[in-house]
Amino acid sequence: MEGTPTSRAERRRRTEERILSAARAIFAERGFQRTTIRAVAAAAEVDPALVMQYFGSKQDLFERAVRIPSIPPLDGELEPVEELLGRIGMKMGPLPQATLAMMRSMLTHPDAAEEVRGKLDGQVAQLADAIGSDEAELRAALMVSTMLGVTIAHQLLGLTALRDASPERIAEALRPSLRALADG
Amino acid sequence: MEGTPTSRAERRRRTEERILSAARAIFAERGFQRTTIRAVAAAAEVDPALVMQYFGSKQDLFERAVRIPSIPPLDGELEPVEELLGRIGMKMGPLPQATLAMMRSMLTHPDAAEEVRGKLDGQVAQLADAIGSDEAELRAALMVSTMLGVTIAHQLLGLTALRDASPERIAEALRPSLRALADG
DNA sequence: CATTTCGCTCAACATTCGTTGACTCAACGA
DNA sequence: TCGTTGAGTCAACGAATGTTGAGCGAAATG
Repeated sequence: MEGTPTSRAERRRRTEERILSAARAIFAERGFQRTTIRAVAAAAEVDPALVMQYFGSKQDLFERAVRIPSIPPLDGELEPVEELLGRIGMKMGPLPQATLAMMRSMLTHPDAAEEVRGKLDGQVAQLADAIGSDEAELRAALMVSTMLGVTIAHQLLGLTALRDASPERIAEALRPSLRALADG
Repeated sequence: MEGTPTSRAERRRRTEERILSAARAIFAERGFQRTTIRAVAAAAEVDPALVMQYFGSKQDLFERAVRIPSIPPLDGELEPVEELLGRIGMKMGPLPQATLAMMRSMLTHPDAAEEVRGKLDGQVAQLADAIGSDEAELRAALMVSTMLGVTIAHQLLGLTALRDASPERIAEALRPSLRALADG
């Protein structure tokens, strides 16, 4: 019907997205080291060489694939605690694959570690600025660390007590704790 | 002086310990995948083949090296919250290498993940039993997750806000948060 | 239609790594 | 002293992996 179903630019775009999607999924599931170009290629139904041709190297593929849709800054309309709690899943669905891939790799891939540390440091700065009482930076860091720990335990490790808890219940139970940190 | 400084049993014991020590250090620094038998052998000043001869396989070496000096059960003499806080560094020094190695690997090595999940589930059960009010298990899981997150952010990621904070300050700032979770 | 462009595949290379088997040499027991 | 044991080394294999270059065939271009 509409134009050639397979123009060159279109094919290229689609294959590239197929590779990126497959890469995100596998990076998220296995982390950087254990993800092989061959596995990504197979999942994308493509030759391994093509992945290299498109992205240059495994490292570059990783960077392109897990480029996190940068954490939106606190918009200040909500209270910081609620803003944070919202992020545990009340408003947004499950974490994007890119984020999971990044988290999965952050303990064993130096670049991922650096990236995550930077992102978290940014969040800490914002939060500290928002709550701004005594020892704000330390307490903000603990709030962020708490979110990190809960997310890891819930999404990556699958603690049995958290596995079947709904994000809402988790957020609810977590609220007093975060508030205690925010208020001081 | 005392016997031959190099009896057979003695030499064996020492070399084995030297390998295990090197393995712990490198596993803790790089995680399971990125740790090579060759690197461990080099650090222990030994031939790679000897490592295999002693421990059979990389996986076996890992299991032997990171066998955590099993987390002591809550002894019930202290309040659970204080007990947990104590573990962040007030009483004990820095975490043992074995624990760090386990944590470093838990997101990318299925066996390590399984092990850690088991250990944490155990802690959750104990804590839930100790605090035992409404939704105890969920809240206990969140307490454990918080400790996990803070430890990761502090020891493995090195969040700048936490890097130079003393364990005492961290524990102090964290107390109200954990208490909020424990009391409900 | 002829020619060029380029998405894509095939086969291979170089390296790294876990693992193995033959061998060396000092400690040990008779 | 002599044969045995066992700690430790050396060289190599086999598999996996990131990466590369030549080539094929269809789409674009004139």
